[in-house]
Amino acid sequence: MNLLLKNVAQHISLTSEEENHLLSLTELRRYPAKSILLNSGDICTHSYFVNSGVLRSFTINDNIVEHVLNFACSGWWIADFYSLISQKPGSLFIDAIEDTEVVLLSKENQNQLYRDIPKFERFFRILVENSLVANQQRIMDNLSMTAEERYAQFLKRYPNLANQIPQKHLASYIGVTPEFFSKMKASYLKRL
Amino acid sequence: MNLLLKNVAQHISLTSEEENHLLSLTELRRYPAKSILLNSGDICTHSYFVNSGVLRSFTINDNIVEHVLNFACSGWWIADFYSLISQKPGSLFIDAIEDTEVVLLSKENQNQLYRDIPKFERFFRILVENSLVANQQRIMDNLSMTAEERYAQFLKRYPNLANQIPQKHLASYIGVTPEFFSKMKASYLKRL
DNA sequence: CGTCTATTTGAATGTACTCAAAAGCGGTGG
DNA sequence: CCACCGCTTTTGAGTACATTCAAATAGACG
Repeated sequence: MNLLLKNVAQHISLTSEEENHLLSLTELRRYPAKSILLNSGDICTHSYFVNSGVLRSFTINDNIVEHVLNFACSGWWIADFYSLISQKPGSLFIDAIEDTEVVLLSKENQNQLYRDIPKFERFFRILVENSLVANQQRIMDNLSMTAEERYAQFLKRYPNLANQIPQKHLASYIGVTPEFFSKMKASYLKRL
Repeated sequence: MNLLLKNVAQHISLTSEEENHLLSLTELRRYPAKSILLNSGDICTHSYFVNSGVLRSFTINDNIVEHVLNFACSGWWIADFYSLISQKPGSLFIDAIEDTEVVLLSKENQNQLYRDIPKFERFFRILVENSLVANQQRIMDNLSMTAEERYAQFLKRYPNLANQIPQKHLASYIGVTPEFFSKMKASYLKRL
């Protein structure tokens, strides 16, 4: 079954006409590994729903250092929310870590969806609520945990993801340098 | 004018009947400074909208160390979102930093509102979206900035709030110990 | 096979923490 | 109105966690 429809069905129920309408407002696209879906400075015009593969959102600061905000693997949504909402230039890049198949939903079509099928207000509200909770949890983890504890937490929360992404990206998400991550992981594994 | 209605009017427009209906589903309450609105381990049953004063959400870990997730001053909403959404026991405390006047909206009444006035799906979606953007920004700040830069950022973003809250709470929000915050602030101010 | 990037390892450094103690500040009661 | 108490903030010394820079090793891909 279509993964997007399954995702939607978790929170609201649609008639098959409504399902078709949703699909008619989306676009399927494939991105090869390392391709860039969104550039920093651009206005984010779409939400991306991942069918397969892995995406990642991140910024680059002055020193050419990347900072990973989020990963999105199959069944997850990703976007530069700030830019998508405000329609101002954002600071995030989004790229594909692996070959990735994505469902695109443009901002206009999302608004169309709100008008045509008001239930989608609820759907996206719930989606954003869950995302907010996850982000708040991450903030608390950053405040209260050492890098090693955050690493253990990540492994517990996203057991499959750690194998799908280069270690340096995980280091960045956790909030440490790749060098330190390597040492920390070695001493962590030795203690198990 | 009623601050809550003003807040709602920023995102959706209500008839005066709808405004009255909203108000009828809320409750006004005053909390003296240092009183606790929500305890860790409890299920969060209400959202809180601050009319005046300042609230704060935080956790306490094993070592009796507090970690501040959020402040809410007049015109802001606060809750333990995880608990409110899941209706499971949460980990957050919410307390009053000053004497605070709050509008309470229970989860049931919020759901009632969704049924009676579907526009509120949109209102709370927008509210949560903005909150999500702010939280993502905070995560990126934590990943890419030193404590001093985060302090400067806080002063810029919430210029009035820094004077309303004890310094130790600001230290916790920024993510450093009160001792380090004190030293950092001293050296920061000396350099201005 | 060679090149490019990712990961590991090491040494020196810096940022932030812990523990301890002193100084400042606000509220309350005498 | 002042003195005391409790809590917050400051200051200092020693320590730990994490970074930087440099170089070696390992992996991936054409």
